Amino acid sequence: MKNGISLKELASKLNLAPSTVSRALNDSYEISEATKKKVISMAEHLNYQPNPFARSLRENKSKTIAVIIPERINNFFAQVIDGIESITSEHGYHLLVYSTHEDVEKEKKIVSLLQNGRADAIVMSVSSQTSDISHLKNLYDRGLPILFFDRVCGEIPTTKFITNDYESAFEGTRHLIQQGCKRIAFLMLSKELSITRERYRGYLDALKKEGIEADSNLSICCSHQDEENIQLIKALLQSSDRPDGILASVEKLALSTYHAVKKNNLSIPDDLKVISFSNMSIPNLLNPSLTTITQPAEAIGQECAKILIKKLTKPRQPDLPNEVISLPSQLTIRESTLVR
Amino acid sequence: MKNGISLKELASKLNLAPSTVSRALNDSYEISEATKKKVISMAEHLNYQPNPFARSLRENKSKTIAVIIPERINNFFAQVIDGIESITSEHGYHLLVYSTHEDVEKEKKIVSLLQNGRADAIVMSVSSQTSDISHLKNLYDRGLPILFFDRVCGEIPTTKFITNDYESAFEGTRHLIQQGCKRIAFLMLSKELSITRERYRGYLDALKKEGIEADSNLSICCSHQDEENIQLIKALLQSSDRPDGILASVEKLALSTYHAVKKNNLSIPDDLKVISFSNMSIPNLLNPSLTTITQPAEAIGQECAKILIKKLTKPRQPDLPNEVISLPSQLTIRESTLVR
DNA sequence: GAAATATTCGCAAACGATTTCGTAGTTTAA
DNA sequence: TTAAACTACGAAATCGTTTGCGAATATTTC
Repeated sequence: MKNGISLKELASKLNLAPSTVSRALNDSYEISEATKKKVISMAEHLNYQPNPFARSLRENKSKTIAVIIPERINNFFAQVIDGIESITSEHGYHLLVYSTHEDVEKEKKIVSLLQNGRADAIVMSVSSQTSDISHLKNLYDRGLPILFFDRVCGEIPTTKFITNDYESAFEGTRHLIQQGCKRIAFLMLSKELSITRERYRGYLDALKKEGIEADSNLSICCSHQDEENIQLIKALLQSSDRPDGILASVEKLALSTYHAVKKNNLSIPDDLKVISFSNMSIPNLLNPSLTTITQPAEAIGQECAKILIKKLTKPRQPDLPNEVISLPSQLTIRESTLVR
Repeated sequence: MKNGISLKELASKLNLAPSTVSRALNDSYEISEATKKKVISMAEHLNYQPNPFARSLRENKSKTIAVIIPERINNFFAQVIDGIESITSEHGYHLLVYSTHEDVEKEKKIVSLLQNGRADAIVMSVSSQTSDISHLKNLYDRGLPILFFDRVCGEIPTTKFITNDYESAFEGTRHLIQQGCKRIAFLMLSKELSITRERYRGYLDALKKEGIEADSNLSICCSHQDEENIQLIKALLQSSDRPDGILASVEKLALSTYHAVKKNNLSIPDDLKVISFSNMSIPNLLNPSLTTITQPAEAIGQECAKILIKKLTKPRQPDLPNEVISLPSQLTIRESTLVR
C-alpha cells in the first residue's frame, strides 16, 4: 500500500483500457471529452499519481537536474540554487544537489554517478582542485547537457555563466589604490580556478594601469583550512614589507584576514584595507563593515535554469551554445576600505 | 547514444542471457566465478551503467532521499544537509533538496510531489507557517518514512531529532539575568514552531526561577521580512520601558537586532545584551561579537541519516519509532552579553 | 550404473507508464 | 448503396532491470 494505485488499476475501476486512461490524462485528441471528464474525476478521487520511474524509463528522461557545488555553507551557492529552483520547479523539475567539498575525487565520483540518466542535465561549479577535467569531458561526450557557472571549465564547449570578474577585480583594486594603498595583496584559493585567473588578471592590470609594480610575494595561494589561512595571512602581516591592502578573491579569505588582523593587533582600515568578493548577508555588521563585490547569485541561477529548461522542454533543440555569458557584479564600498 | 548500453546488449556481446549477466553483476551464488569474471570485465570495458529507473521500477525503491528545509541561505540547514549527505552518499543514496522558503503552500506542493515514490524517505524541518499538518499526515499514512529535525511536527508519530531547546533557552536567559538584565525580550519567528514553543518555555521558566515577572510585551513575534523586523525591534528599543536583554530564538532576529541597535544609537552590550541561537560561522567578527547557542547541525544530519539508512537498507525493519532524540547545543559567551 | 543432488544458466514474467497499430462503429461522400 | 473517412477506443509492444522457475550438464551417492 506504499504507493498508490497504478494506471492499470485506475483503468479497471473505470472499465477502460490503460491506454485510454493514459491518453485521457494526457489530454489526447483521440479521447472524447466525456470520457476525459470521467477519467480525470476518478483519478482525482482515487488520488492517482503516475509512477515517475515507469515514465522515466519509457520516455528516457528523468525530470531531474543535478546541481554540483563545491560547498553548501556558502551564501553564494545557496543563492544560486534558490535561483535555479525558482525556475525549474515551475516546470516540474526536481533538483539533486551534491557538494564536492572542494574535493576533486568526490567530484569525479558524483559525476560518474550521473552517467546513467539519473539527471537530464547538470549545472555545476567546479571544485578548486579540479585541473584534470577528463571526467567532465566524459559527461559532455555522452551528450548530457552540462552548464557551468562561476567556476567554469573552459575546455568544455558549452554555455557558461560568470560575472564580470576581470572588471570587478580591476575596479576593486583601483578603489584600493585610490584609497592610498601601495602594496596590495591578492588572496586566492587555487590557481586553477577560472575565477581566480580572471580576478588576478584584473588585479594585475589595475596595478599596471596605476603604475604600481606587482610583487609576486603578494599573490597568496591559500588552502581550505581556515586555521592555516589565518596563520598564513598573519605571517604576511607581520613581515616587514607587509601589504596595506588586500583583495580577497573569495569571501572566506576576507574573513580569515579579519581574524588574522585581530590577532595581530592591527586595524582595518587604518593599517590594512580589505575588499572581497562576497555574498554574505551581513557585510555591514562586521567590524569594520566590509567593502564587497557582490555577485548576482540568484540571477545567475535563474539564467542557468532558463536556458536549461528551454533546451530540455522544447523538441529538437540544438546543443547548448559554447558561449560565456557575463552578469555584472556590484561593488559596495564600506568602512574596510575607507580612509578616516 | 545518450545512455550507454543496456544489460541486454551487454549480454549479447557475452553470448549470455540477460538474467545471467544481471546475476553475475549482482554477485549471485548461482553464477560461476569464471563467468562472473568475464561479465564484470566486459561490463567495465564497455562502461556499462545500470539504468536507475528500470531498477527503481522493478525494486520499488529509488535510492533517493528527499530533504525539505525552510530556507537555503542559512548555515544551520546547510550544515544539516552536509551531515546527511556524508552518511547517505556512502550507501549510494542521492539527495533531492527542496526549500519551502517558509511558505506552507510551497511545502504542500513539494510534499504532494513526493507521494509517488520518487523518494524512499523524507527528512524535513517544517516551515514557520505550518500549522495545518494534513499534508504531512497524508505522507505518513502512505507509509513513507518521514523524519523531522529541529522544527518538528509533534502530531506525526515518528522519530524527531532536536536540540535541548528548553535547557539552552533556560541557560541563555539565566546568563542574561546573571549579567544584570531585568527586562529580557524573547524574539520568535512564529508561535507555531516547535522550537519557539520549547525555547519560550525555557525562557519563561528561567525568568520565574530568578524571580522576574514575565512581561507579555516582551514576547515579540516577528515576520520574514528583515526590514519589517528591524523596524519592529527599533520601535521596541525606543519605547520607554525598553528591554535590556534579548534572547533571539533564531539567528536572523539577532542580526536584525544588531541593525536596529545601530540605527538607534544604542550600544550592545551596554544598553542591550543579546544572545541568540545561531550557527553562523563568524559570530566573533560581529561588533560586538555575539554570544550564541550553537546547535550541532552536522551531527543532527548524520544521526538522521544513520537511522534512515538502517531503516531503508536492512530488511524487515520496523517503522521509525515515535521518539524525540535530543542533542545538546553549546552556549558560547562573547562580548554581546558581557558587562564591561 | 542408475539415481539423487549440485551447479550453472536461460526463459519469461513482472514493475507501470506511453505509443504504435489495429478495429469496431459511425458519419460523410459519391 | 457502397466506399471512404473519421471517431473513440483496445491490444500489445516497449523501456531496462530483477527474479521465480525450469532445464541442462556435471558431480556425487549407494
